[in-house]
Amino acid sequence: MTVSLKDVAERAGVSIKTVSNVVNNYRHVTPAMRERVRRAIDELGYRPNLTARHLRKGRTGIIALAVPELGNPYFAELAGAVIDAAAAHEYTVLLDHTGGSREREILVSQGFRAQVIDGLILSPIELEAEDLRGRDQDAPLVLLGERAYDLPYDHIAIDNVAAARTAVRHLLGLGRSRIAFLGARTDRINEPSHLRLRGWRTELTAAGLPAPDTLVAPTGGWGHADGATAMARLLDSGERPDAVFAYNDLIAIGAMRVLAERGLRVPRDVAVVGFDDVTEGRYGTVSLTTISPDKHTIARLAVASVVERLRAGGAVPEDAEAGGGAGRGRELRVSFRLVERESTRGGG
Amino acid sequence: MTVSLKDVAERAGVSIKTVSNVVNNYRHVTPAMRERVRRAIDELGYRPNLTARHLRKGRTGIIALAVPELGNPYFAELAGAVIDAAAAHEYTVLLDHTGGSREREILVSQGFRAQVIDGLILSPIELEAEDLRGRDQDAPLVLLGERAYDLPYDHIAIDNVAAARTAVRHLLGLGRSRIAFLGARTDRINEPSHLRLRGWRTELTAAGLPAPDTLVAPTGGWGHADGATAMARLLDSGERPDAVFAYNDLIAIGAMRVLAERGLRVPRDVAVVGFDDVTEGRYGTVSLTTISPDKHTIARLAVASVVERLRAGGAVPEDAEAGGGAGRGRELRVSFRLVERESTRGGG
DNA sequence: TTGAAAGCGCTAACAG
DNA sequence: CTGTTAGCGCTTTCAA
Repeated sequence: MTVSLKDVAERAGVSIKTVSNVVNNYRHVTPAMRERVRRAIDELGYRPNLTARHLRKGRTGIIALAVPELGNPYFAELAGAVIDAAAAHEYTVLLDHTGGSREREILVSQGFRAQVIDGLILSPIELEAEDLRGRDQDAPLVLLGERAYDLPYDHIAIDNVAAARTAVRHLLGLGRSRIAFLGARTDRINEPSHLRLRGWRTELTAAGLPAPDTLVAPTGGWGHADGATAMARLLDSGERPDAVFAYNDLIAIGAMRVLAERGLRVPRDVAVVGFDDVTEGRYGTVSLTTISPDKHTIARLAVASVVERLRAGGAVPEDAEAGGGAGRGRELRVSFRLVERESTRGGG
Repeated sequence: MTVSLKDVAERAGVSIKTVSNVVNNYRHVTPAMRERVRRAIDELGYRPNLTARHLRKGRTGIIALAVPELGNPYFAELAGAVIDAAAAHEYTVLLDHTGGSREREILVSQGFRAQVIDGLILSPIELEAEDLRGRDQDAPLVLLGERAYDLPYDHIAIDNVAAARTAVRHLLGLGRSRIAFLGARTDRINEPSHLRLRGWRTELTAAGLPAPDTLVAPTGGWGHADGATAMARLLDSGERPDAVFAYNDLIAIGAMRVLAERGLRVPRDVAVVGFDDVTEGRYGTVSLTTISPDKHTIARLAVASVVERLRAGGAVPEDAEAGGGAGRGRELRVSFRLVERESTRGGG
């Protein structure tokens, strides 16, 4: 069935090694020889067996990307960018989703599906530092997103506090003063929305404004529905914010929907700023002002980090300590920008 | 570094075979023996090397899913469903995107990244039957989506003509008669939007209405921007449709945006129906009526098809012909339903 | 019920 | 420049 090196070797009347040399483009092969082998390869339709190659080399050429939820376009778009970035290094991407649950995140980080992978890019939500401390995988791990741990793994993210402050400052600059925050998660100590919430609070305080908890609306998740629910609850509580800063675009869009239902106009009555810059935000009836992280750079850096460590034999590039978990992790900051659209500037 | 079967065997003082038996849960192993081996495994932290196992068994446990574009939430949501469906069979999913280009689709179908995969689920756009005819891969292939080929591969899709007719009938039932179709692709013979366009035409004709080409707006792609552009062009041409049936939700949403900009109200002036039922459609200022394909069933059937053929040694299950490409492909129809929302029913 | 040994397809020393 | 050989970690006859 399968054509192996051996078959090609026999056909060409040379040794296996020679065929291997040709396949791997080694120098020091006579053009004639090379040609002869090439022909045999074509005739037999030989294709190298990557599994075997990788068993031998100890690498598979596959890196895994685990995100909370593919249904969130931010992660879908990011995944696309990672696939492309990986392809540039001749790596293939295995995609997994965790639903943002700690259990699944631990499983993934421990190599649940990972015995076949060379490295892992993980975007955690509920994962705690301790969950990673005992990690005995030699596959390099790179962490993405808001959560930061003091652990020997590279961490790639935008400056979430600064980004949140930028968003709030924009709103303040528009003359808004009762700015709500949608999308806090208060169910655990190291809450994921931590930094953006802090940015919101800090900027308000810096402006001499109060940042009351009554303006903070927690959500159970990060989808449209969660934003809608949170917005409705906030309104029902009697609050009358003149602006909303949402944890992400989906929450913002869900909130805008409720605002419209209640007869509040965006941005006239309530200005709205999201986070992520998903395509969807550009095409609503009222397009969404948002914080736009540089997804492509995030993807590129994440893949580069994995590839670097792989080349270094699993060590952190900077210092030469051994093992995928040794050394200090780097904090890689990616740029972001505020994209102003109708939800803060519009005629509505 | 890595702990192998051999290490465990030595530690437990038994042969490799015995350890293997324990790991693979074979019967005929004394409980005592099993216990002894288990302990050695735990002590050493042994984890089976899948690459080696798969080299031996000729399977990798990975199936690939190739979609046009992850940025389109339909495919992102579908990908999530496929990952889950595959997990139920203990398969992992390798994700790739083709951008809908024929070249990339051919590459993928020929196993561009596929030497590591056991099977492939492909959602083609531009691929032609001839591109698949010479496929010499033994990895089972399953095709998804609107394009149908008379080839020995299972094809899973909803009845696109019937779905389109359902959408148009709904619009007709609302008293609309000038129903535009947005999202035709006219740049190739076997155009991807073929079936939905045909459904539109057929239903109009059946109702005794004209289906003029002037009401058909081609698009270059399938995103929001394409829908917006097409809608604008249609309006600029002087057409005044009282309803729009779009190739997909993204196009519909892009169109609604333009409609709003032009001061046309949905659904009062123009009713809109999309296709795909992406989450986004539920949360616009005007929620979108759409055709909702059963994504989970599509995912489940696709994975099941691959797994079946794999079990059958690559043959099409029904008949016993050999080879991944032998036999007739099955046409698997998945159900869909019309979800009525504000873009056709609403108060707007 | 368990052990010994062959070999999946490939790469990498080491010879020649 | 090319051939021989060992072995990656595992499963699987075949014996014991």
